[in-house]
Amino acid sequence: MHVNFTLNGAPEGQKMEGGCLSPEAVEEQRLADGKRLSRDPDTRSVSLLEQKRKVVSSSIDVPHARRSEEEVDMDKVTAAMVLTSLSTSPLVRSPPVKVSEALSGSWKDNGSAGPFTPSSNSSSGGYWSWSAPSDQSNPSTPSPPLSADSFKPFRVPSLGGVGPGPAGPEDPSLDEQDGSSLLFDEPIPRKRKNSMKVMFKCLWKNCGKVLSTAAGIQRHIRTIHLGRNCDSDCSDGEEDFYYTEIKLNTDSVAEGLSSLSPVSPSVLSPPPPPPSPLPPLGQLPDSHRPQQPPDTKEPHAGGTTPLSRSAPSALYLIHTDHAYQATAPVSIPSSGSNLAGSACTSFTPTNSSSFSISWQSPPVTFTGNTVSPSKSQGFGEQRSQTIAVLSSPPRATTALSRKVRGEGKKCRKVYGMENRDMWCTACRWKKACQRFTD
DNA sequence: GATGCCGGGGT
DNA sequence: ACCCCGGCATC
Repeated sequence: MHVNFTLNGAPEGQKMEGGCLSPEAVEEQRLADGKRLSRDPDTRSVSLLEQKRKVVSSSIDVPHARRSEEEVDMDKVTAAMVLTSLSTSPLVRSPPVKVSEALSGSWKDNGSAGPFTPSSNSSSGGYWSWSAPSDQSNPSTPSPPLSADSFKPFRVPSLGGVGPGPAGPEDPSLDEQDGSSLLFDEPIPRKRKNSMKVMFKCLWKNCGKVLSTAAGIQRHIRTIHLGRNCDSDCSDGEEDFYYTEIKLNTDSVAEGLSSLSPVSPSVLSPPPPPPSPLPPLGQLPDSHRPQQPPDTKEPHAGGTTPLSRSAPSALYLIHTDHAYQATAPVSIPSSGSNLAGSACTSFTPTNSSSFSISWQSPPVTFTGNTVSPSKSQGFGEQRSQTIAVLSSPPRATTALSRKVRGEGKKCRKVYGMENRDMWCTACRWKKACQRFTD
């Protein structure tokens, strides 16, 4: 989408707007240079290169400006997750959940408590309200993911010069990889791009402010809540305790909203039940709470009505993605032709979209079938255990749908091995015999 | 072990 | 699309 946009070369100014990034000085300088650029052929080609680079890195989710150490750490984590999940659908943005955990616990558990908590709970309350209440014009006021993506590349050319500039420390390979592919105009079929965004939510009582940068939120807290006017250098770090990080996958969010929204209520109702409105654990090591103990719930309570409901959906979607890949192919046919499987009985109630089916089915069929996988055992697929488990129920379907050995004689029996050339082709190919069908 | 056939790889 | 084969389930 915006790839084209950038490629078509929108006026420089626009792009600058999109990226409200840090090096404002550089920005200004560039603006000033802009006039020259438009005339000078050399610099022009340079700008072309830049544009390409923009496109390149915009296809990858790169956490933007980082200003604090924590943020850097977060970036690392994010990058790691992105890397690990790159091989599959980029949608996959599974939080740091260990496979074993995913296996042992039920889905619900994973969704509601345990390793998931940091991102799912705390965030759910607020991060949809990032367009919400307070807005002192902040330089780092939440900007749509697009711009976040698009402005990042800017740093590269401006900071590192033209060449294969030093990409972000955490994702050099990615950037380069994409860069080359794009520069060479290789039509590598990339999967959907990643777009993970890290936001920072103010946990202060009655304030759900969400900003896109740690610095921003820190400043917000410092000035608004702590009543300090001094710069960040005189801060004692107390602000850290009043905000939490929120990771959100804009892609899955978008999808979750668009494709799932009609069904989402039903889909979501099962998982959310974690009745205890868990307070945001945040990333803070000891989970310091703001000093308004009884009101801890308030911050998210603010945004916890309809929107926050959908927030988990994104997260679940994230976590499910593998499951989606594994189950979807099965669940779709199940609603179509191959209803032979008995396992499908659990599906019957839902005639709706295949997505909801694939999502809901696991918890249902799951418990019973996983243990008796006469089939899933045999299938011994080498996918991750999670997938194996998740997909086992559907596999049972395939197992049942597998042709029971035919009663009648087959080519092999009839003609024997020595007359193999007389077999039907299917038999020759070890496929289901076409000549002597049952 | 023989047989039937699915899933998948190679061309 | 054709061809082949590994491997599993069943006989």
